[in-house]
Amino acid sequence: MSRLRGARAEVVPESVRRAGGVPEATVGRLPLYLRALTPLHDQGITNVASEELAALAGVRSTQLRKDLSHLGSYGVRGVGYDVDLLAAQIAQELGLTQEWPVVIVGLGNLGRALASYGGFSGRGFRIVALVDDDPAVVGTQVEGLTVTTLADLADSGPTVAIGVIATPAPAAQAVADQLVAMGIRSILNFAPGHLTVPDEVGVRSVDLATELQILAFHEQRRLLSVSPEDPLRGGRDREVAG
Amino acid sequence: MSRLRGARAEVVPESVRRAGGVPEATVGRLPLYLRALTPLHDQGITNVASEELAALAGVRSTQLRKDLSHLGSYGVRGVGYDVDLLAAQIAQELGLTQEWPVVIVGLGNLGRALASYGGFSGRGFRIVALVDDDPAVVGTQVEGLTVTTLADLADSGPTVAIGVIATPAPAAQAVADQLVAMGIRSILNFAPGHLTVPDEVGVRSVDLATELQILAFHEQRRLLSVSPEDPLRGGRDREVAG
DNA sequence: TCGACTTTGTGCAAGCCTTCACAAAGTCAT
DNA sequence: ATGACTTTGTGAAGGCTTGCACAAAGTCGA
Repeated sequence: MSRLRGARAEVVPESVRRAGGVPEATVGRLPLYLRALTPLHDQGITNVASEELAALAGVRSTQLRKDLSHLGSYGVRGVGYDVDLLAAQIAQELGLTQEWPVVIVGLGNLGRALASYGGFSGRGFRIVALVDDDPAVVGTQVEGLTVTTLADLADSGPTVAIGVIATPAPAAQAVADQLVAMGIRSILNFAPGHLTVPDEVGVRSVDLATELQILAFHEQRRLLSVSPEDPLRGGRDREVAG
Repeated sequence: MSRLRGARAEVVPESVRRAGGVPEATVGRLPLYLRALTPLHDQGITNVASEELAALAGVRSTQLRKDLSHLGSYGVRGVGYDVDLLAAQIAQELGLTQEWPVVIVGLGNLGRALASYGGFSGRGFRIVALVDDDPAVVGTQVEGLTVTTLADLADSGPTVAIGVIATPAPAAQAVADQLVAMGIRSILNFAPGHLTVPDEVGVRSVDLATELQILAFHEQRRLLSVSPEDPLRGGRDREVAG
């Protein structure tokens, strides 16, 4: 719009070429950057260099810069990035300028822990409904909200954009189906197992056992390469560098 | 070993060429396959084709076969995979033939939820210690274990291979440092923020806000491409395919 | 035994992601 | 103003991951 300048044939910059905009791998890191920026803002720091911010986020500075370049040019060469401006740009890209209404389904230990987790508000999300199918739980107050059934939520509850599934594994698929039928198209699943949903629905799954098993693989690999015969030895009596 | 056959110059198969063995992306999916195999085993099903197992795990069959090929040749052409044998091979690759001792640090809502989560035992992990720094909590019984301090654990506790951090964010780095000093080299971190650890320590981080923000990005993208003016409209009154 | 059929295992090509190297564009002291 | 210095933004190279196409290797009925 205000960009055409000179008649020279100009190559379309990489930041614009990609149809959907931002590569998936970058999207996965934007929240890390935002998280790293918040404490800087709170400390009153107004400017940060890519090298420094990258260290805080746990990535390399070139990767940070490449990622940010997909959002546009918000840095100043020789200076760095304006903390507040950059945070605002990332928040906008992630769609956090509004608050997304969230429902948590399944109020076992995990569901309750999520309900009382403080990291929602102020980060772009608000829990607006809690759901369980246990008649002993429905109707009770949890964290200031009255627990309802899924049917009630669909029928007369508030509009919800994101569903969090914290039910036992056997119930997860049925819950997902009902959430989708309600029009919800973003699901965060804490139940182990794969959810089948229509293409237009986004699902992210977090499974404790999976994470531990990936850790175990690397742990075993490390131990096998040293002392194949007794992989569990070496707790607190092992020498540690660093 | 029993493979040399004929004098023809033979290309080293891909499954052997890679030094460390299994590619990282494959390691991340092996737990999914194992998880999909368990119900089959429980149902008494003894054989499964890659197409079917892939559907259960939520991946493509060619990817499943490529992944499994890194473990060796455990399928039978024209038939499929023996459920029990394959499960055993994956479990061995992931290091799940033994039980890894786990400590949970931080017994807030999340820590307690994790402590009471059933998905540990029988999947290769056992919680052997619970740690908190609140004097009101230390010494109490939680899930059959007496809560201790980190210092006590290092001093006189059981050997631990994997540490799970479920503390508030400000405490996480200090806890990680102490776990590392104890010799723990695998950490699963639920606190938001990046942990700095020595190279030989493996860290995986799970952050609720990050996951939700990634979902929000895609949700926003979907909504913007349809009705840019009012992104939150369309809950239960939206027409849904599928 | 043979031929039709099924399903695995894998070389290869295409695409995505990361890293490198460096030009571009700013600040700052003089 | 100018030159030294800092730091961003990005083309291009390299590596990793995925998906395709198909040969290899088995089953099964006749």
